Amino acid sequence: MHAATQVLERSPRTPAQPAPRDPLDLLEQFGTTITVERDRQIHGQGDEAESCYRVLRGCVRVVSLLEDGRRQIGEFLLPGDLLGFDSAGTHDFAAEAVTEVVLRRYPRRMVEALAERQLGLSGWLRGVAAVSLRIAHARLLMLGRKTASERLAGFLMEMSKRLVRKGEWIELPMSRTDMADHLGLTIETVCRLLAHLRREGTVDVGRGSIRIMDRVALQQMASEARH
Amino acid sequence: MHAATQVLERSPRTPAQPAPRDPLDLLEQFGTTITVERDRQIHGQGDEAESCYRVLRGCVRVVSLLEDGRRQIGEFLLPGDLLGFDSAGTHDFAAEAVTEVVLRRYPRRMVEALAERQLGLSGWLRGVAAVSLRIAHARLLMLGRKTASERLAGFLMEMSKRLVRKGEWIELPMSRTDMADHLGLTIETVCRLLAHLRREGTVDVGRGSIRIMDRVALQQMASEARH
DNA sequence: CGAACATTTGAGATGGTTCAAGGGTTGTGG
DNA sequence: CCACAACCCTTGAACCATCTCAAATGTTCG
Repeated sequence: MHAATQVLERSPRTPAQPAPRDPLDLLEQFGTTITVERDRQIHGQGDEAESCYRVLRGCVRVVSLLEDGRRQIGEFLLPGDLLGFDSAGTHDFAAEAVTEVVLRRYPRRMVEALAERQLGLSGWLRGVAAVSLRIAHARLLMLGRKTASERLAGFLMEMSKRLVRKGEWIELPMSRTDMADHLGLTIETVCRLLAHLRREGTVDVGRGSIRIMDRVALQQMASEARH
Repeated sequence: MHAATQVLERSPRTPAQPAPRDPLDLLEQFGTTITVERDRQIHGQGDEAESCYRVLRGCVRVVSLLEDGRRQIGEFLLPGDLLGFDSAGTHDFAAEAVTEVVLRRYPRRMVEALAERQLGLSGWLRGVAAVSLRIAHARLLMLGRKTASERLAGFLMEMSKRLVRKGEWIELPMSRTDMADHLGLTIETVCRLLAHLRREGTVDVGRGSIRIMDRVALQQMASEARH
């Protein structure tokens, strides 16, 4: 039994499943492309699930809210990521555009209808859900048991893998507040930790972007056995 | 857009899905019944997913581990709950028996094979995964944004719904350590909060079981808008 | 009975929050 | 093009919810 590795593979590649993207191609003819402005809602918490989406450009945040305004961002979705394919009848969280976002939208009715006929699609959808679940469990471990610096370091490592880089600089699309609400911290803590990382020479922090200077140190910080 | 409700429905009832239990009956002929002793492992983290299970009796914990021993219990499974139906090729967490457990085991190979033929089963499996995902998101909100007393109160409310009650007493099958590792707290904090609830007259705490004296107060504590 | 282990309680330490203030950046209207 | 407002980000200082360390009590079981 080895310990939890932070390998958050997004592409649903289950041994039993057929070629990953084929099923989406099936749906493609029913898709429409839409653009959502920055900070606009894509769907609300509790909304009837009428559409599924694939992110083409930009960044989406998946948000749960408490009555008093406390907020948890379960996921950031980036180009290639899927939204709503794994939900039941209603969305149990909201989805909002972090940046201006371009989405491919598929009617849920159509997804369901096709899934009931096409052998491959239903299995592929299961794979999608399984991947989401795996990621969610990694987040549970982070929120339940990791320290603030482990969370931030892990987040930066993850983003450096998922985001397209412009040279060495990684453009983080989300605000400090978003990062904090994703990591279960306050904005001040995120700022201070970033400042600390910069002083240590581990990362370089610029306007809305960072550059990882010492990947080894950052990786170590992300999974340190009690600092 | 209403705020997150803590409705953690377990039974996978998606509008589009057929009768809930039919698909499992299909599998029933391939199932075997096994017993796992208290604290024995059902499967390890990273293990090849060879079987799926349904809990018949007892309580199972789903565990993620960090190298240094920090532990997160993602879920407690009770009779009727399913395990492993929503995983990909490998389990990304371990499953262990909290009490002596009786399980119905289904070979994964068979589940996959049937899912590729039977229309209903695959959709049902998607529903199972969707429910797990909904629950996981509620947990993310809890771990990321709720206070210790909100977590404990919410946990007790949940258990009072899920566990079969003997009169007014609810028999909690798990240890304080397990509760702590589920709620992202320390065992001492859990103890102190329970003691506090007892002093307040909100719950009665007995040997391995509790009795909710003031359900309204507990519910309020579970979802309080800043104490 | 005694050992091992789980739970409870206390006292002190601290990681992260809260409150507060200052600096930067962006957009807008004059 | 400047001035101003709004907003984000950063930093400081004090606070406190929860953790850590420690010890007492209770429970289980050979």
